[in-house]
Amino acid sequence: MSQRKITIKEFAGKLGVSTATVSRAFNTRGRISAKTRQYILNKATELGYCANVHAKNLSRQDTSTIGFFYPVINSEEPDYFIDEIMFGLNNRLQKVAKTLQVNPFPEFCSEETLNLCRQKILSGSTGGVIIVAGSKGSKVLFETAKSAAVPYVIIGHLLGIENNAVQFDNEHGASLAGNYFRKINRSHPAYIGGHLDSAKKQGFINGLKVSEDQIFITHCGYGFRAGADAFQKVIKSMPEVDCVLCANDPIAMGFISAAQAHNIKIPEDIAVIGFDDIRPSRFFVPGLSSVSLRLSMIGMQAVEMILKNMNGEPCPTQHIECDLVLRESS
Amino acid sequence: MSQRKITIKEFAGKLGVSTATVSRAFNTRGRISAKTRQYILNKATELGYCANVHAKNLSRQDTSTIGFFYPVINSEEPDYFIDEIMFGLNNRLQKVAKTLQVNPFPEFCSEETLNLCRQKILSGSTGGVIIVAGSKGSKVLFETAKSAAVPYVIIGHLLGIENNAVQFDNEHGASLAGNYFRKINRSHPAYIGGHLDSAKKQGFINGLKVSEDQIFITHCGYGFRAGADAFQKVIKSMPEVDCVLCANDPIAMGFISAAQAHNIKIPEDIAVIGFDDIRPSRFFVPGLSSVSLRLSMIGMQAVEMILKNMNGEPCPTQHIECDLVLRESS
DNA sequence: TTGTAAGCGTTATCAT
DNA sequence: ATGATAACGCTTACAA
Repeated sequence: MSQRKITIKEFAGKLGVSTATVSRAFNTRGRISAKTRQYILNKATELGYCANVHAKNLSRQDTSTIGFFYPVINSEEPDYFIDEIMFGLNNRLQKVAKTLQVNPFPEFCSEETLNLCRQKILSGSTGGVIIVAGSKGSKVLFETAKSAAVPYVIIGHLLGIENNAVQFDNEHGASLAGNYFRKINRSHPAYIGGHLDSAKKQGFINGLKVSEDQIFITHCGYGFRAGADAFQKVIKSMPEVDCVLCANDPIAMGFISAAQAHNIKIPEDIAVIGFDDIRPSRFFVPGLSSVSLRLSMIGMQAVEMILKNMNGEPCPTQHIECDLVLRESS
Repeated sequence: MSQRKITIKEFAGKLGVSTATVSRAFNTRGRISAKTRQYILNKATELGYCANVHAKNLSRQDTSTIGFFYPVINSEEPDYFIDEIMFGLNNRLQKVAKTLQVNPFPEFCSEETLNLCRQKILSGSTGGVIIVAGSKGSKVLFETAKSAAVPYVIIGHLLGIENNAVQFDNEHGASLAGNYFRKINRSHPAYIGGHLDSAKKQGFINGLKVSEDQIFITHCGYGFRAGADAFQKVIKSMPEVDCVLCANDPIAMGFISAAQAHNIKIPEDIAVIGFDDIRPSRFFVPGLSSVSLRLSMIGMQAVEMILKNMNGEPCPTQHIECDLVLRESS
């Protein structure tokens, strides 16, 4: 492994001071004269001394890394939902000099994989964890964090959680979309879900003010390809379809892509609305209408909460407003 | 902070064995009877014992986390180039039970921010680092890693690096695009760069077989918006433009989006080619032609190399082939 | 203000 | 196969 670095003992020895003094120079805590501190700091950069982080963490019983756990729902391509959240996470984290440890786990993962994640939570490698809801694993990790008293924040909905979450109202967002379709007199709706996420479907139905059997529903997984495939299904089962809500933006893009290849006009023939409003949506052609979740803000909120939580302050659940961003696709 | 967990000492005490035995049960290394190991493992899950990672790392002088350092070149939105690489990184890393620590740093960042990154490298928090080239900071971090003998791998080109890198030939990729435009008889080319990346520009010129003054060149930063803005510039300065190469895909998408809003037909009026071939490109409408870099494969390669490197094996630089993926936009 | 020394929770080297 | 015990490199009472 890497060449052994200079330790505090060796470093202190060279300077003719004690290790305690060196430590004080680097930590605001202890008292130390400005002069010696400056001297030590200078020498440190000169000799390349840098405290070993493991020793430090062990001694302090603390760490400045935050764990980020999320289910991987599409093994083909990056998850833009997650990436947008992570973008917010990193932005905020940098300002407080904390660093992110990322821990993806397959949506349907083995007990073993999950255990690895649990270890990471239990082993003290992180001072707090941020967990994205949406799979069985998320629940398990939430429970480990909770029972081990590791500070945690959940992004999304999880059964039996009341505090420490930042949530968004998918049902409401979807109802906005249904509402809109109803107002522009579209009457042959389809819903393309990723998995069984009843909230979006239900919201859509509510907004549409139709009964469930008047709407074509299919669940096809997430991602561009899923959206393209879903188009085939929809057009076959319900050729008269004139509006569709997709469970996320990549699905919508894939759908539109396939539809246009079939000479179907968007939005004239079919109006489509996506979900999440990831960045590319506004530059898609046609501009993709989408239920905006302000994902990077969610990430920043999550950091805000975990910091509080690590600080022992109470963390009531935050509810993020979501709204419908209308662009050309609808 | 989190409620103190059970330590090896306490745990061993309860079982009536020594700490050494407990340690052996969890580590393949030492000899131990299958029976006691099983007993200890069972009791561990029962009592919730889990080794403290800091103590472990300190004792072992080792860690299983890999640092990932990259410059943030667009503060508005996630960087899909990076995300795609990270996707590959995570995929490969999971199979070897290593975890990723992500460390974004602003492209033009303060000495202070950079120092924080250097600390992370020097403090032993990572067993190896993967650094994305592309900014001054990258160079600095590369040098710290090298001089501290921390295993490293560079993604991209860095002055004075010979080994330990996974590189892609931007110049060649761009020349492919130029080549193609020449073959389809486009004669009013524009190049939209992010920053001054002379390789792509030069390659484009070479492929086009024109001199630099016959091509409109603008550098506008990365991202969708930059691409849309660049369109305005290009169309104003060179209304006869009929083909353009963009330094990355989001720029190209933004460009196309703006162009179509101006009733310009893609590819009839202007053929456009992007760079990187991120996932969304193939579902963009029109399908975006792009110089493919196989980013997630690059990520996987980088992991492969860092593992070797950490293992003391030599790591000759890998060159990733790039090729032109033609879709509807050109 | 500075030094001494006792932890922090493991692993690993000796013995046994 | 198992048990003592000395590291690992730092922080932090406590003493000086």
